[in-house]
Amino acid sequence: MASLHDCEAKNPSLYSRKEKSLGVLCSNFLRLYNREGVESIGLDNAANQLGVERRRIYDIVNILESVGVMTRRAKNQYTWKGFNAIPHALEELRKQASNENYKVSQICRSVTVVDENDSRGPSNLNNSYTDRYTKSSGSFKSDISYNTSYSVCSILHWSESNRKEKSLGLLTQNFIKLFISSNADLISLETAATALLGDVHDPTAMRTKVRRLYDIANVFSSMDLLEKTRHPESGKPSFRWLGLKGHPKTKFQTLHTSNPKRRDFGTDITNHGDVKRNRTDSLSDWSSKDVTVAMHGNVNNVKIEYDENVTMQIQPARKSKEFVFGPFTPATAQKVGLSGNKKSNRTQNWENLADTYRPQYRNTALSDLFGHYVEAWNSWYVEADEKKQVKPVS
DNA sequence: GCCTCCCGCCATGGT
DNA sequence: ACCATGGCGGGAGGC
Repeated sequence: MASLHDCEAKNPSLYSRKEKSLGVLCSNFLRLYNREGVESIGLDNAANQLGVERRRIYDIVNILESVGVMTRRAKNQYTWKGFNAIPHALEELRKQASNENYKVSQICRSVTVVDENDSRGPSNLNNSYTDRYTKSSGSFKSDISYNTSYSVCSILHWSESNRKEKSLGLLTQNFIKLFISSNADLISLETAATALLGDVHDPTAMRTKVRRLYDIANVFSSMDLLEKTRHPESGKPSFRWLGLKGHPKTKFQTLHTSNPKRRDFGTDITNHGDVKRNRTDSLSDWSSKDVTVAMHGNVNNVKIEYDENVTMQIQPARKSKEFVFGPFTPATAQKVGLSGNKKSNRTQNWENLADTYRPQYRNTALSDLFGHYVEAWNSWYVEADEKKQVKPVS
């Protein structure tokens, strides 16, 4: 990617690392494929649509595959299963963890109550990802120790004697098992890495493991399966497994639209052209904090819900300088100044948005999608206006 | 200065 | 041999 570096060299200020994160890429990936009618995904197509290297697609795909969202069909071809497949995948992981972690669970139980539904018998695993890789490997050791600072009562680790056992997908599954097989509420990546590495005390291996866990955590955070927070005592960054709790049911079958918890940054669905956008390119004064609208839907069936508790994907930044467009960032996005508007004007501005703001997307799928949303927006507004009679927008 | 994690090199494995 | 896959860690952005 010489052009990438050339571009950066010429105009380093245009580079934004955040816009290229795996989490954002995952969100965009889901936006492209997590909708009705999608059955098959070609990796080349995905890379082209998203404007990223194939290598990055592999990262996303491996993680998604490990939780059942997609399955490999052939070289370059994957079958889209969707978020609906996650519960089953998690249940399988839970069973696996339950079996593999039998002794550990017993120890944990003596300390504090863990899941009482542990299945004890041999699980009839039907995990395609595990099957694809090493059904028998990942041999589970169970060194028991305690890490009081992070409430991880067990140190679990899997042997990683060969390449496959070090795969990102298996690491992902083991990472999940770490949460569901222990009673830990918060786990830091360092603790997780230590647990997953077991008796390997190599600082280099540790750093590598933590890097991979960051990758996984970012993807899961973008899917609302994981939540980044800080440990109340140590203040260290830690993660909380949300699993399905993080998902209102509506989110499963729809486009992923918002995640107030995750880092919010550049979310242009493509990265075409390797053009590094200056953060100021995506700066906007849009203030949507009082607009509480949730968009759910897909190209065929766009539905917009009026929901006071869900903020639309066009999020206000935590700080103004961090603000970026939402997931439907148009290629030609211009600054739209709404920040100074009073609440009474805000609704009006939103109403006008679809008409005044007609971006040209670089990719046609997105363009179509935006068209649908504009249409849906108009109908929503009528509906919202009606509701306003009963319950004014606060 | 530490945390975070993008990026792409290159080893491995499949055909 | 060629190509798809993906482990890995250097090093730089971000805070």
